[in-house]
Amino acid sequence: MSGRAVTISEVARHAGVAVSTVSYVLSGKRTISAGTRRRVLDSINALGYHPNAGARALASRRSNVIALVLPLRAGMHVPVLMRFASAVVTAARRFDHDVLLLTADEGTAGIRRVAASALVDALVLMDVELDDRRVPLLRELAEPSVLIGFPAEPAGLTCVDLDFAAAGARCVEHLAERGHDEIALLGAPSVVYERGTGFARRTREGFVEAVDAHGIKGVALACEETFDEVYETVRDLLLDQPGLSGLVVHNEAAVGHVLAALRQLDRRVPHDVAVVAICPDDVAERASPPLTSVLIPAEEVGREAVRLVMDKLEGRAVPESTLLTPQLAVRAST
Amino acid sequence: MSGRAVTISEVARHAGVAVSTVSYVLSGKRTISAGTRRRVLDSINALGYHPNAGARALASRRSNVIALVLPLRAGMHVPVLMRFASAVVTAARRFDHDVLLLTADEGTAGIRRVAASALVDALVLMDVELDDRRVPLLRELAEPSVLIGFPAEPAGLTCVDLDFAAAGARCVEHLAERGHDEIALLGAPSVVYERGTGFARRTREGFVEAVDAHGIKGVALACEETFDEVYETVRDLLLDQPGLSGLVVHNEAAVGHVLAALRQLDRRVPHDVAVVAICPDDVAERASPPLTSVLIPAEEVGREAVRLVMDKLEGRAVPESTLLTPQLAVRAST
DNA sequence: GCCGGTCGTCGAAGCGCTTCGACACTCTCC
DNA sequence: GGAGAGTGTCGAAGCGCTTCGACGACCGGC
Repeated sequence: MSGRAVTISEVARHAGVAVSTVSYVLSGKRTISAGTRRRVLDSINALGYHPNAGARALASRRSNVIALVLPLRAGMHVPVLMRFASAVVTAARRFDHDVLLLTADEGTAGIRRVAASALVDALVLMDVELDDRRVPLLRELAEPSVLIGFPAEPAGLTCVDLDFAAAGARCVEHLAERGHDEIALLGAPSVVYERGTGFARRTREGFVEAVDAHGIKGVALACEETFDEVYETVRDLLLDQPGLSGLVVHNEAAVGHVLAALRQLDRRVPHDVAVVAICPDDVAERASPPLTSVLIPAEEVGREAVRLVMDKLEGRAVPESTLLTPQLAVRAST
Repeated sequence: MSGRAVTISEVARHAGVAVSTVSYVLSGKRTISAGTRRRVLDSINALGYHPNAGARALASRRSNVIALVLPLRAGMHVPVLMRFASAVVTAARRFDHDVLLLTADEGTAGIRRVAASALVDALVLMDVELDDRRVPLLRELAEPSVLIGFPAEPAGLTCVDLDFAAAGARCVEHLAERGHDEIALLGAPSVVYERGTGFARRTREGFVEAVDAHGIKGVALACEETFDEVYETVRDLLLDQPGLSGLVVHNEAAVGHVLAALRQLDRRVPHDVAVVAICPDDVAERASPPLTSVLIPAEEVGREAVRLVMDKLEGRAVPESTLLTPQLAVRAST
């Protein structure tokens, strides 16, 4: 493995064929006889040949690398991001692509740089905000891109995400079915609503519409993430609405605190208050009691994003919007 | 930005110089007169030139990309990993390098592939285990690498991590100073100790040694991560040792549950039981009460790993082992 | 028995960059 | 004023791969 790497011409010499023949065996872009193919593949194995990525990129104008751009704000749901990232890498490998990781602190310059230098063939952006400054840049780029999340003006882009409105509605529906007619949504911290993060707003809209549709009472509140603030919010809520019997929590960092607060306020889950969460499965399972939840399908979203970006690379048409249907897992909290 | 990209020869023509001159302006490897340099830089700006990454990698035998390899096991400390990753990317950019993200599910094949194809110049591995199957491969690779974490046999490698033994000891010292003489460590889930994860063991060793050194009583326990299991562990612990007045928690997922359990058992923090955590700062600050903690310096570790790998790339000698000194932040829980 | 058409392979021309050796200058310093 | 030592710039040779056009060899059809 040390010393100079094996090149395609060494493989060609070893197999007794032309360099181009080796290339065609590898790419399959021209027919090669079975015997020749065998000999070439044997030589490749014998010599331990790996095509040089730079040379390949230069000649074929394809780097076989896609960029994965981290969100602008660190604040959010970090474990979920990691699962997105991991899912994107795994999915990309299935298309024989690697993944270059870009952070937001380089701003749009990083995106411009990797695109202009042909370091990447395409881009996937995580956790897009409603008013995302990276979006205008994507529109002028020649390289295809896919967004995870929805900006305010998604026309002409390709976006994929969990259908958070449906998720909010699904939670309401579940509580309504269980007979609860006075419920509340504890959502993201208020700063998240203010800066216009799509998924937080969409969950709230889905919640509000579903509450109306079912003719039940429901309020939507922001929810901070320290225990003390969560405790106060929950206490005040129960004080104001003694009849409240159902809670939807869409805040991964606060969900444990909500349960602790209820415990401390002597409300039993699900007997006094039923709780549905929108959060990753492991958080829901680790809680006490385990929570009925709509899971965040990070793997599926990542996979879908890669599939879409590969379709675009191949010149195939793709839908502008892909919304994944939420799945509710019923556990002990409702 | 669409259409064919600007090449170095177009820049050369525009500036009225040779291609090689443009290259030398960019690399600084030969002296160029101020006037020529100005003209070339102006042309670069005017045309919006970005060097083609593939061509550059091919000619210079440097891709200016490093690989960041995710841990074998998911599950663990995910938010911390994300901060490592982000820190590594940011640090790498300062050395004009990009970061390729590799997951473990490709196994060692992924590492071999990106190294052999010259896609990356060097590797950084996150969260290395005591018996890590990637380590033998690194030894035979020509490309330099740095590990975050320590395998069982680190000789000949370059490893960097927080000094977890010192962190464990620091927590003990802090509690001893506060007059506590009967304390306990709640560590990682037992499966983590069993599979030989270095940082969990090292914290425990530091704890045990410091307890002996200070002549106080201290037990080290594994700690699972569901609320109910944590609750039982804490309850039994307090039952067995009525004199226990200090707790060190080295388990990010369980730390919230520990506090909730203490609350439920009517033990006040810090009045009845003092708590020190080893966890990221945001978790410590979000708890109630905010926790005295040794923070996991993800940014610093990531930065250091990149610095080391760049030193190795430049052929400079580096220490085999780099241990970062833990910092204790005193908050309301002790 | 000759023509047109596949099929399988080859050689060569780039892809856009770095780097080496060469060369024309301009300064010293005797 | 000429040798010697820098400077600053150029041209050309690759780096290892893909891809295009060409070309024998072989086929079937008349």
